[in-house]
Amino acid sequence: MLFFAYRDFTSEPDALLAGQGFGRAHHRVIYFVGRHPGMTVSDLLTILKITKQSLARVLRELVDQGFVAQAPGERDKRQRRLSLTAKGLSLERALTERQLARIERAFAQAGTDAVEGFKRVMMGITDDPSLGRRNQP
Amino acid sequence: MLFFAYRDFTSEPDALLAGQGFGRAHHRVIYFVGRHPGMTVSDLLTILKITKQSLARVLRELVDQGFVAQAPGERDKRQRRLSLTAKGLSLERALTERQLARIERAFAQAGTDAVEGFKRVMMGITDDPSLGRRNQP
DNA sequence: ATTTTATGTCAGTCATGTTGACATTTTGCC
DNA sequence: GGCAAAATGTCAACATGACTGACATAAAAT
Repeated sequence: MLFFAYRDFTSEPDALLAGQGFGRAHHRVIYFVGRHPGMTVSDLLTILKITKQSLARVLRELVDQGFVAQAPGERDKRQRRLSLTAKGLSLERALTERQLARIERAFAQAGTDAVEGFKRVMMGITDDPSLGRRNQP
Repeated sequence: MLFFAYRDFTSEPDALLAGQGFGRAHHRVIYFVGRHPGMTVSDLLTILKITKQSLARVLRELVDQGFVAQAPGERDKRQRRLSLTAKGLSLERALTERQLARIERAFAQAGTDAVEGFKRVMMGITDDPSLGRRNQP
């Protein structure tokens, strides 16, 4: 079930991104940066659990093409605080829109109690759910 | 949540498979062939939604190394009816064991009603859930 | 002053997907 | 009986997104 749900959940954004020359990895970055504006590169690495070399490639493309903005941290100037540009935000909305529609449809069909149960189980499956709802620093 | 759950759900088997020189794609084949013994190549293609060239590579490795057996169909001799060998079954159990433990833990924590809700929502997210519980022909 | 941290970069590799083209065997239909 | 369609295979080239390993730089912390 997880395989099917995940496969179909990602298929629409994947198709949309392919047109832009982007892939699923770009979507993840856009999504999480959109959710947590001001996050640093290492925050992103912790969430995605990939290597910095892998992240660097997609992040560079997103920054070069003006989807993601970066600014040095105020207290710590080594950090790159990441955020979406207007262009990035617009893409984020286009991508999330499809997925949101899918989730809302599923939630509506299943009912409120089902949604509550769904969330509880999903949290239980995840190793450390606290990493999922990470604090903005 | 789907991203985190899927990532963690696959991480343990991935690690186990890496030792054998296999990957997640091999796991999928082993899983579905184990669930539906006697399925054909095109059944598998329909479920996985990948190209036959992609499937051919992993399937060949699994057959060559004696994890998957194949036999011509009785009525239709063009078909390859796939099944797990003893070796394949043993690997399948080792892989599924970890995932089952994870799911059982999550289910136990969340409670019976939550599980019911979880399943309803997951079905709603999937495009065509009927493809998920495919009939043995 | 030195170490640690946050980040970047180059280079090579691997797993898994893709497209396109063509071959073989078997089935099914006219 | 003959021929199209179906089930499957194979070769080749390519893209994406992950990986390891090694080294570099600037800022912070000790």
